[in-house]
Amino acid sequence: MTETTSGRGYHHGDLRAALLAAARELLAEHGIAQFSVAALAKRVGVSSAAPYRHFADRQTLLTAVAADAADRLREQIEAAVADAGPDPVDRLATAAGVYTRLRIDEGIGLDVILQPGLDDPSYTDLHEHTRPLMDTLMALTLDAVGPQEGYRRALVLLEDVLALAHGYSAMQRDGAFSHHQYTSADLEAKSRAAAAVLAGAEPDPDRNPVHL
Amino acid sequence: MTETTSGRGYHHGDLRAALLAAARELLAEHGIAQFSVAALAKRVGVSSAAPYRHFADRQTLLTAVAADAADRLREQIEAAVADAGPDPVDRLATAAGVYTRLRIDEGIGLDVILQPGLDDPSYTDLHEHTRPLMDTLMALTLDAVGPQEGYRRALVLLEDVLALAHGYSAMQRDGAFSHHQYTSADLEAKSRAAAAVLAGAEPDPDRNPVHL
DNA sequence: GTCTATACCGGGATAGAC
DNA sequence: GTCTATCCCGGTATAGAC
Repeated sequence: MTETTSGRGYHHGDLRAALLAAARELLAEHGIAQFSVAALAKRVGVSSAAPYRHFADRQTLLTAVAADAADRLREQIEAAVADAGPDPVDRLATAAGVYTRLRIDEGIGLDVILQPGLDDPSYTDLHEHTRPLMDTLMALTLDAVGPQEGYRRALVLLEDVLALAHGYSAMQRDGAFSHHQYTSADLEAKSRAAAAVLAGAEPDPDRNPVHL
Repeated sequence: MTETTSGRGYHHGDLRAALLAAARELLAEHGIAQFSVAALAKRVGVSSAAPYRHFADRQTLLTAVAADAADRLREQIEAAVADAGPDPVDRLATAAGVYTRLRIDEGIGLDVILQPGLDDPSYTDLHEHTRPLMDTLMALTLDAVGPQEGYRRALVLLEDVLALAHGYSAMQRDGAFSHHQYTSADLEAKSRAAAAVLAGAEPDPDRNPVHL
């Protein structure tokens, strides 16, 4: 339980919020694998010890980052979907595009939100942020497959769409497109178009999730 | 230009080859972002200085790893495709599945092969390994789209398929599937099935590559 | 609430012994 | 051809001053 730090301070009114904002920049640039508390402190302009006044340790900080990321991702998807047309395939594809762009521009993705080690029961406050995100994604997917199709087809499709959207952002971060110099908007468009193909295809009755 | 080390030595007949093999294990476990020469040396059972007898520095070693990875990926794809049926969509989908499985099990992927900084002209020996891989993938994709379709559709489809295959492996590595406990064979199947959907769908005449 | 200073660790890389 | 020893750097985390 980190202190809330809503009062005014010396260098910052709210260092905690400043750290979370800077964390998004760091994640966008280097990914969670290279994330360091020291680099975060340097970016905010405080000493390397300062973050430990607000977060017990690195893992606690990353948990707060994950909760923040889940909220932002859900909000941005819901906003974009609200502007999309009524076609349910198009709405799911829009969400895929937003995922790809946000992961590139703000480092916000499932790797941050579902970090290994963050799935155990002790992180219930985090789960209160991740569950609404997953509910939103599942609702969009169920609409896209149509009411006569079941959860099984929706689960498979959601995995496919997320793998695609995650993959486009990962290839950008991994430098696989370095000679193309795609922008995040380019990749959002690619991700969206490909997701529409996946979601629009006729269901294959032989395909089931590997696990229920 | 690293020395070839084909002669017999003290601890190993061929430390260079042993290092490349162990690098695949490390990459499979932790990804290239966490790769360290020291951990590699420890795994092989030599001192942390020993690798520097065979590779000038970390970057040179990773370049050799990349060339090795490109060869293995191409070989495994060609072998799997040879066993696949004649349907060109199925052949491309098979390649996607192999990519996903190899990246999970051996850490071999585009992030290793196309590392940022390895695209400049000085790495011509590496390019002699990457080009045949890309040629193989492009040929499979051109077959899948059919002769009447052009390169543009094939380029888009290949990006989509690679993003999907890369994405499934990335989500596994990033822990996004940790509660499912999928095996690499499970994810190979998912990747293959979804790639078949992408490749089998009717082409959308409005879709072009963002850049030629 | 943030600072400086410090302990400790792991990784990159070099020097020189064997 | 590999070893030990060493240096430098950056990251995690704590202690104590202001």
